[in-house]
Amino acid sequence: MESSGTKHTRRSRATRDALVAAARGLFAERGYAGVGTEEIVRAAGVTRGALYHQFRDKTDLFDATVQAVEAELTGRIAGQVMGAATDPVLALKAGARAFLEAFAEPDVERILLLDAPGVLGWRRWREIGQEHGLGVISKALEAAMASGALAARPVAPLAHVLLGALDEAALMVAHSDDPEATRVEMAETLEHLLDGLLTRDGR
Amino acid sequence: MESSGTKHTRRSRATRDALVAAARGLFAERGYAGVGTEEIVRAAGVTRGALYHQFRDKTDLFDATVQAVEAELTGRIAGQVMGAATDPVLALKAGARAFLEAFAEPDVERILLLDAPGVLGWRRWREIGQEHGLGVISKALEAAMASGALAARPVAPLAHVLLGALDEAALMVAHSDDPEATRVEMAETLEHLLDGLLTRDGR
DNA sequence: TCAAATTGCATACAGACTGTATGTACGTAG
DNA sequence: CTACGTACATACAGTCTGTATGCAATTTGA
Repeated sequence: MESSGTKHTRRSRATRDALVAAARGLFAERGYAGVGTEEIVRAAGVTRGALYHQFRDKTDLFDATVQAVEAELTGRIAGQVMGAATDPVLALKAGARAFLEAFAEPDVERILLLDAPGVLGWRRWREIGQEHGLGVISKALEAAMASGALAARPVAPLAHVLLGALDEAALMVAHSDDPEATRVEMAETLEHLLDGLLTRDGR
Repeated sequence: MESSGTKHTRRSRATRDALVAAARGLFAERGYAGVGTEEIVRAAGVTRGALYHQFRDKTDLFDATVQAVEAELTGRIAGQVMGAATDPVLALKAGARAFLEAFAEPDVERILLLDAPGVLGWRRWREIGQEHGLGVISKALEAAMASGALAARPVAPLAHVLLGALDEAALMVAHSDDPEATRVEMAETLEHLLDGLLTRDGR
């Protein structure tokens, strides 16, 4: 099997990937506004011409970077959650813990949580999250409601609100002087929050 | 009573206020990165020289703007919350509704929720929020715990997580096609979340 | 198979924006 | 009244983004 596509498209994909990879590292380290396009292309081994051929502008490259981080992240989390998915409530809690671990990493924190909303705008930010983290939460909530463990309620607003809580918890972990202790503390807080959503006879 | 201070300090305060006011309007409309310092000083009726005399750099002006928005906001909310403050749980719920109304406004949304984390960094962002919104929530939670209505738990992590939920809810309201309906829906979702935190015999 | 068109990218350039350095008028203190 | 400090204006240098142009490699189609 050959790497799919014509020689042109293969070259294109290679440059795109190199640019996104370089951008990811630099954006994670110093933020979207803190790193110029020149430095990105140098790290990727191409020129600015290649960047502006592949992407409309700098925010378009950032958009692709956000998608890449989200995709990798969701893949990792989905694995951990599906592992313990016999009980939908346990799956929710496991998911929360997995989120907490993953989102505390520097590139996830800086790119997804701090810069993305301002650079891409909330709408686009959540649009990307919809197919990833937000989608996972929504499905988990629906499953838990279907099983009767969670009181039936509109899923979308609850999923958003919980994601907001998770994001903030991750930021606390990321900036803590003692991340390990904080992670445990935040996980307990989140479980407490989830327990409150259970139907009373369900516990 | 005369406007306090010497003539110099009075002039200084006037320019600072004019700059912050102008910045607030423009940042709210087009975001921190979307408006240059030249436009701000023109709107404020001064020159860039004045800006860089009063503030270290553009982010320093933004910092002051964030503080101004937070301060005004908290004042408004505190009033509404203290009004219904006989029952600490009712106070919490009233506070949540007040937040939801206030944070849906365009300048609060764009400045406080979208741009501030990325521009100022999470640490500074929450540092400012500590003396305002976050502080209000913490006090309300402590009161509710003291009254026995809420299970006793570490306050700080819970306050952060709830603030994250509130922020996300406000963003949903701000971007909804039908803000009124969404506000009601989000308020109910938040109350549901808060109800889950009540001690069982408390309801 | 060879010319024409397209793709991918490099280079050069124009505009905008931030922060700084320098100059000046007004207040204030001794 | 003199000497200094404060508040501000203007001019400038450096940097960064996005665009226009040119060129080489590849693909198309006749």
